[in-house]
Amino acid sequence: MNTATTRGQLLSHAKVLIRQRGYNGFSYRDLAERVGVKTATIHYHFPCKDDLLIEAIDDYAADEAALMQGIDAALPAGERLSRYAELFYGTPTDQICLCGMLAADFASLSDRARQAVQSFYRTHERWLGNVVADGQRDGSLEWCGDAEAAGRYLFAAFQGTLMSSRLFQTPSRRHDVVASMRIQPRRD
Amino acid sequence: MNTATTRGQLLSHAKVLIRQRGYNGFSYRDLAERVGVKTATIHYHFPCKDDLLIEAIDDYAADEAALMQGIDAALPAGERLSRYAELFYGTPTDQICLCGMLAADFASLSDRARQAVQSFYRTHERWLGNVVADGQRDGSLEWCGDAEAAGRYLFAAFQGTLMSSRLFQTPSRRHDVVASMRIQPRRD
DNA sequence: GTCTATAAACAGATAGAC
DNA sequence: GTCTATCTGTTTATAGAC
Repeated sequence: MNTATTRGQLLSHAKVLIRQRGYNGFSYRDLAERVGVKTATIHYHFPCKDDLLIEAIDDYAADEAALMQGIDAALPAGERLSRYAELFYGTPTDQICLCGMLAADFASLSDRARQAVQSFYRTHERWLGNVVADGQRDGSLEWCGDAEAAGRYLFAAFQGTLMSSRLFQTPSRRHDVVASMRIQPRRD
Repeated sequence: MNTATTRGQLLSHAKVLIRQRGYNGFSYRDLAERVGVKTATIHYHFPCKDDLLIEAIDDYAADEAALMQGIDAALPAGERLSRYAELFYGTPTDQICLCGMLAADFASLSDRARQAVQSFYRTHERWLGNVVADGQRDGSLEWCGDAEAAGRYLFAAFQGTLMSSRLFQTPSRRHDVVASMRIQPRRD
């Protein structure tokens, strides 16, 4: 996404607006004012609101996937989990995860948008599930039970924590997820 | 809340609409059609949308608090936690927690509504924190670390799990929170 | 590509009859 | 209490000039 172009600026601001106010909480007018164009310009680049939404999700998902895949798979699982958590810690205090917000807006979404949000969730759940499985093997994470279920559970906990950290304006709450886990120093 | 009256029906349907679509996702027209009145009737009972919202939150919070306080405090903590989880399991598959939804809609809420949502969160976080503290004492819950933080964390996990269980239309996901905890049979 | 102008539907809200 | 009628502003979206 090139933020130098009008199109890139529209996408960039749209992602922020969705993360702050949700899909039904912002209008083409809001977006146009922030970028400094007229609403007709948005319609030129994104004919309808759903087109804008789909591109925003894909864009966001690609960015987050890149950050996640940037975590060295050779590290002990406990360390990888800590680094994943750090990605959350950087979230602006007035925003939540774009796909966490859209999961709340589920009823208002097109089929395509729903699938994109589900795909985002699955990608992160699977990554976390693999980390837990590795942690069970290398002993760097203490977790009894199904690693796949742990991945789903951990991702839900991250999302819920991001939500309440914004609700109370207390970024420190974001540390609750990792703090609740017993991360062990590597045994080998 | 008396569901026999128009006012009660309005509140009842408003709570469902908020839990399905969020505060910005439904209109007076939507609500009027469901109840079978005209929009002016809603304005008679609830002059502006924020009045309706506040009453919906208070109403919901009172109902949930009653259910929560209905859990016998004499039970072992592990059992109390399981019963709390059962309250979540009964959520209709197209809805999430009203206050979980409004936490997402945070940016669109009045100060009063924000405070009501925060109060709901605090009540449930505190209750869960007390359960964890009791569980540490009676040995029915295995949890190392601060019980208060555990309360915040568990509530966030419940909320996040409710969200993803709706996103994927898989109610079984709601079991992930309790399944992840090591609930021990009472030692005494 | 971006604009002005405009459409058509919808939003929350009010006045006043019954 | 509930209605009809109406107001005022906003919404997404399109047509056509530049």
